[in-house]
Amino acid sequence: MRPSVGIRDVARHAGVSNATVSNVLNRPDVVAPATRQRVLAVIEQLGFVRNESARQLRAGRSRVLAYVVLDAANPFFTDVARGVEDAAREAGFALFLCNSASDGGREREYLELLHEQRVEGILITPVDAESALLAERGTPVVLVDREASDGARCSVAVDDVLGGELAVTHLVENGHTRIAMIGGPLSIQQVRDRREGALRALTGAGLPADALTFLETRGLQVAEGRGAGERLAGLPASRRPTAAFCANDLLALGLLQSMTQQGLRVPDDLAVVGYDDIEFAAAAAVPLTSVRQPREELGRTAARLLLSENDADHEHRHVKFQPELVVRASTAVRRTT
Amino acid sequence: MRPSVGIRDVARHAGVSNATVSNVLNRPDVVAPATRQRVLAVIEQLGFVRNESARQLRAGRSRVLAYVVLDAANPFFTDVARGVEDAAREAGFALFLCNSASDGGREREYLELLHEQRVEGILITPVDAESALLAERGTPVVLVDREASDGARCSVAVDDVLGGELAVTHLVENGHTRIAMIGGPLSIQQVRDRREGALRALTGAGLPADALTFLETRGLQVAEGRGAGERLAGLPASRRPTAAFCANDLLALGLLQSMTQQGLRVPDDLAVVGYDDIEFAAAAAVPLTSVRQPREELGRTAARLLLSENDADHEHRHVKFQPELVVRASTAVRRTT
DNA sequence: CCTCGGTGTTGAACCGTTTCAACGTTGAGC
DNA sequence: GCTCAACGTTGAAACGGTTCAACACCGAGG
Repeated sequence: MRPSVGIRDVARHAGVSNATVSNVLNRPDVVAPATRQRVLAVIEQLGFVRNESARQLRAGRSRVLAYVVLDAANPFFTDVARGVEDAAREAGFALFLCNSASDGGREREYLELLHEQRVEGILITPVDAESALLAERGTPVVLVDREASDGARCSVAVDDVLGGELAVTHLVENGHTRIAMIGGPLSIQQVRDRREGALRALTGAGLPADALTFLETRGLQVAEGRGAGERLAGLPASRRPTAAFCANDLLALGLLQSMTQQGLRVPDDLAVVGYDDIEFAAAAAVPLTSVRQPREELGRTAARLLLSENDADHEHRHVKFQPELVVRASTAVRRTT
Repeated sequence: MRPSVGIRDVARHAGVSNATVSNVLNRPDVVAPATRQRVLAVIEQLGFVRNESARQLRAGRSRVLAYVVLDAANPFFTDVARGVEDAAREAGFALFLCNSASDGGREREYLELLHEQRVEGILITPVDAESALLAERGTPVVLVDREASDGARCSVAVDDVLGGELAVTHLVENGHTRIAMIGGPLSIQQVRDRREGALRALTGAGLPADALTFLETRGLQVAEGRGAGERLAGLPASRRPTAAFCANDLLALGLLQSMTQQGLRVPDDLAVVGYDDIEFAAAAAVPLTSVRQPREELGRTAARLLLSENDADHEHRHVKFQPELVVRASTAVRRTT
């Protein structure tokens, strides 16, 4: 079988021309039923598998979209990906997932490969701002969970400033005045935006900006959250923040774990707010208050935008969704005064 | 830019032949430095992007592997995928992730597409046994976390029977004699194997086989675990199992959640053992006892096996790893006698 | 009987690369 | 000065499909 069977072999065995075989594959209605059956039988018998490279080379179009995801291990992104895939399938496209794992180099390599593959379109949650500015290379690109700074492409995002504001406003209303924000690196737009929202909440409530201590992490994974937890627990209780706002749920879960390990109680010793409201947030040791984003809708919208990119009258749009606070036990009020 | 620039355009602008441009791209060392520089400059200037379809069509080889994953939302698989990707990158390959989402139809579509794309190799955790028997289509396939029934391809798996045995033996040693196993559908080989191990543990301990109640679920997601929890909680305490062995951690987490909601305590009212030991298991409401599998190594090994598939002396192998029990609070001993 | 429209089929060009035998040039060795 | 190997470059033939104008055939209508 290795000397792979091509369309010509099928044609010969079925006693028709290449063109007819191609028609059977692509426009079955145009070929006489009897011929069609015969060709299909031969295809089956010979185990013919169409060569997509050749097809795409000539036909010019591809049948796949790709989503270059920031961290495949973060359930937030797999939920977004599900939305993307739903919309893609609906339109007859397959989805390839690529994991940049927060690594700019990998991201570049994947983008390069995808451009070379001439996929129909690329969705990407970029590692940082610079990479988002990648030059136009002929394949449409839509930013997911990031806002495009220029008008050169579509983007679908959630209002992260508002999200940060919701989270910290909630903490302030619960009486906290020493709050830590945990997240990083600051090269990530979201982290900056959420911090900005946090600060806005403080000033809105008449608190000084230094009521917020920013603990920068090297990434947004569970392990980094644990690390931050150790740093917090190391502080004398008098100076320790009474609440923490984490830039995502993974950090919050890590933080939670390390709190328990160090013998500190949530929410009594430290109230915790996460971000994303992933499924595991509700199942955590202490169910997590979190800022919910419309994950699947984010993905669906992005995919639809991407697919509309070839319309004659396409205009680049920047969609922005609203986040929503989901309150759970991790921020239950401290004192019933 | 849409009238895409090809290798000929580059050649013309640089005053060389197509062949030389191709050489610059593929064998830079063979072309004179001056020429190389000039060509590279033109490539940059014209924004040329190599057409991978054409390249692959002619060259015959691809630079990508694909992993068709059973459930991208299950952290277990994303961890395996990380291992796959590490090994793939090491060998100079990119990895495309495809999510079958436990749907046989999707799985088939992806496989078809990947075969047509002529990727270098396919890794797959198949939906069920039948689909695992897919005919040889020219592209090497390795089964991940499944054992190949025939000798027609490589597979990398973990001893699920042993895993089930470890889990239930642990429960029996803790004094449980009414145990539920939660998992499904039974068309999934793993679920069957883990149940078999569970039964073996019982008989090994001299308990009757009906000490194990099997609760079949429709899938292995958190929501199914919650559902099973409601079924359990509905039973009168006298007949309710005192321990549950879940076919994976997602189910266990769902179960945990619903226990808390229904006012039952873990492990006092119900001890819980999960499977996979995903990162979230340790961060759960009650840290989860779980059966750990070497996730990343599973992926790495599978990828290496796949890449060795083209070696002249390749023989199909079936690698099997050993699982390991990780004990945590969810199975703390019930009574200190 | 001739014309005409419709239906099915086909030959050949084409997509954009890679590959390889063959070519011209150059410089070293004798 | 001649030979020869090494080097850099190139023309043209693939690769395996799709596409389209053109063709053969047939039955209906005038």
